[in-house]
Amino acid sequence: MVKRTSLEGDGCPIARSLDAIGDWWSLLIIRDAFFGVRRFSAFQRSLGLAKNILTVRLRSLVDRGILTTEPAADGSAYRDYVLTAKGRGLFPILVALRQWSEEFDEHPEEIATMLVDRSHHQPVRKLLLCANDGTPLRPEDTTLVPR
Amino acid sequence: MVKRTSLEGDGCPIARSLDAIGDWWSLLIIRDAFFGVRRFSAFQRSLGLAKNILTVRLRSLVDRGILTTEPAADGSAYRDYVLTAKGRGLFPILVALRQWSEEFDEHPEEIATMLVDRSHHQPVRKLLLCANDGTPLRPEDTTLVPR
DNA sequence: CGGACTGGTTTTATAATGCAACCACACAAG
DNA sequence: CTTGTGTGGTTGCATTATAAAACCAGTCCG
Repeated sequence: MVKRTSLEGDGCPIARSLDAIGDWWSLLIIRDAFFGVRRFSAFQRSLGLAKNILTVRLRSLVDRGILTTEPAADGSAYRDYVLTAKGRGLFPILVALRQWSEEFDEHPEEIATMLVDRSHHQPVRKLLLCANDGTPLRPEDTTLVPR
Repeated sequence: MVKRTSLEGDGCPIARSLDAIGDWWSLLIIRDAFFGVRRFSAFQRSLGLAKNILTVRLRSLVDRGILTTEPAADGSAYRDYVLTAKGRGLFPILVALRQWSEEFDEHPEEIATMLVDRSHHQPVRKLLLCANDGTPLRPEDTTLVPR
């Protein structure tokens, strides 16, 4: 079998996440879903990916419980793709990707948008890793232990 | 040209991040690098990926300034791959992926490890998105604005 | 009813990935 | 110095994933 190796059985939770959303398009679909995109054709227009690929990706995300389909909000006979609770749980990952780009991108002037809090229109804070007692942690201050 | 579409020119910082690290292996390589893996053969053993793929991925990560090579720590004539500051900046993304899996995975009992703070051996806190004034924010409490 | 839109499927072409074989250099033992 | 093993790749080939375009049935809009 010479197939893209699946990470499903791996004990590492990072690998398990990537197995679900680690492909080229899934996180962009989810990003658009957070932005309010719900319809097949809207995803396709926004992302510019081939329709067959979008079909496969949406099906995979639905199968994994990240998206779900529901009757279209506009009353038509079509269906909408909307985020489940599990899908909405991906928000910190999107924020972390955004903040990394904002901090380290070679061409930050090309970044077009900023994430702000809706009520004050102020930029959000950087995600901060903290210990149980609230003190900030650097990567070196952490370690992995068996569960 | 029928080639995997690049996200490089996109104005969305999420797309820009994914362009750098959004492939099947890069984040796993980086995860191992945080865990202390430094040598080509060690990455290959740990990840079980083909050597030609590893060659390409490491080169890409070095080109993008996420890894760098330096003389081997053990004094041999070989070279080590180590994270740059930009690479270490990816830690929140790894943590977010880990926490998503911990919270939503279908089979949490298969998750083998826990991230703890080194001094107290207590699990780290969940990454929390906050407004500028420190109040926690849900996804719906945020919005995107032009820069 | 006619035409456009929606949400796909199918077909075909190219690129990415995986595997195995190969290879030059480093290094250690004898 | 010679033989054997480990390192860090490269090359060739097979298979899979992705992309573009054509096609199609059902839906909605006037």
